[in-house]
Amino acid sequence: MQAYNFHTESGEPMSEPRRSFTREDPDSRRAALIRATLELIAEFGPQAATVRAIAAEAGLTQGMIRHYFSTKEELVNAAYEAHMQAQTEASEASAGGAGTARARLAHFVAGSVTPPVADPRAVSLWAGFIHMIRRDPAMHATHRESYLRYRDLLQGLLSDALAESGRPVPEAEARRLAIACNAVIDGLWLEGGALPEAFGSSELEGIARDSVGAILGLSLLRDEASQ
Amino acid sequence: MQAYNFHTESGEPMSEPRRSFTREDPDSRRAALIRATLELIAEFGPQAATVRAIAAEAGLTQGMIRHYFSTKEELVNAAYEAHMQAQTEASEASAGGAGTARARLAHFVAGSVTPPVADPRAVSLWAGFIHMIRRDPAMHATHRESYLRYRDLLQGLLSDALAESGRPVPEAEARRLAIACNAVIDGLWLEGGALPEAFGSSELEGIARDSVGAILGLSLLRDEASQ
DNA sequence: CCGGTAATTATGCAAGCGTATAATTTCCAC
DNA sequence: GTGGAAATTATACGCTTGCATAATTACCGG
Repeated sequence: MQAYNFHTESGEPMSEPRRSFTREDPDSRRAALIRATLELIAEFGPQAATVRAIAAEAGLTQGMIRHYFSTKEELVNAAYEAHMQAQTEASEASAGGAGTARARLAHFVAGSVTPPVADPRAVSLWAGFIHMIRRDPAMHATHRESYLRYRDLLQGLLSDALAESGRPVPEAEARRLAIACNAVIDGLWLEGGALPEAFGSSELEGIARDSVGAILGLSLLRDEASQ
Repeated sequence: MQAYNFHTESGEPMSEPRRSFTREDPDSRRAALIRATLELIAEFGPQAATVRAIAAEAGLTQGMIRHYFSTKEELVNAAYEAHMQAQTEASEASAGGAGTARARLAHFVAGSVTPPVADPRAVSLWAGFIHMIRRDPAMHATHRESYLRYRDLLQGLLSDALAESGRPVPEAEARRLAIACNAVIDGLWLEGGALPEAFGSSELEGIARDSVGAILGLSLLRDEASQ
């Protein structure tokens, strides 16, 4: 390291100009720090997300972390919140297409077990936050809210799809089905992320479609999923 | 801390006897260190598993880690291997009962989504190892082997259960079904561990039974699972 | 164009980290 | 009993960590 510590040939330290900088708006600085934090946690784990590493990854100096966040923990919390919000928005966009409820469900399921949602980085990132989620009440609440929102989305989709095919289900049953379908999706997401080389490229997508279909008693067709 | 640093009333350090000890056999010492390592990673994450914390949790001094393992990393690897081996043995014991294949399958599935297999500690422990699994080839190999062994066990059980009910399936199809059932189980394991308060006490067990049943086209009865 | 203010960089600090080594204690062979 | 080897404790070292503060630079309003 020490990319900015120049020395003379004799080894003596040489006075060296400070790195130049430009002032940027606070939001983009915060975003850069959050992005760097998520990148490091996903790729190398929470241990690697030190203030110095985060600053380097963001192309800044470590003082910026304390300038924009009162503590490193606060930055990590902000990063978690930003990540969960992005995920939720992506899910809702993925569920919001046109077509029959069955087609929207198929599309939603397929999107949840293929990149970029399902990939080793995403699983690693999730795992990196688990311990903090268990201990920090605020992070636990964010996690809970995000999970339930995703599951409710799924429950709405499958309720509509079942009603559409003439087999409406009461809400309690829809809840159970949503938990089950969510489990299939999460399980495939997990396995694809933790052991990607063990599966063919679109194998998990097909298995997800068939399994959710079997649980619901619907057939989710391939071409419906990919539209 | 400093439980063994006595001082006089005036605050001066007082020469103090070393803590007494007994010599124990190397295996039990190694086991104690491994147990302490797993406990800390599960409960507080890898960051909390420092040599000092591990030694304290094991009731030893930190020199023992270097005495029984050449490095802390080696201890962590040994702990991971020991954990995975224990899990594999538990799975195989759970699958090895008597009765029809369908009953054994039901029992196996139920055991995988209820404590002690499914609980927040287990999920945390798994999450704590993920990043090392991704980067350390030896740990990756252990993970892969353990996962495939579990899945093969499940595949054997469901193959037998299907054959038993007059609907044998080719191996390629059995593999797909095993991946799917494994996903349901893992997903419920994950959700139950990450958000335990969101589910009723035996709710996940029932959902697992019904979902695996739906995927396989078998009905797995409650009393079959609990025998 | 220039002075002031806030953003940014650079440096310092105490605490904790993993590892190395010295000092002490246990316990078995004889 | 009593050495003596090995297990165990205690301490020290260099490095990294998160956080604090001092020094510098960019940019805006006049």
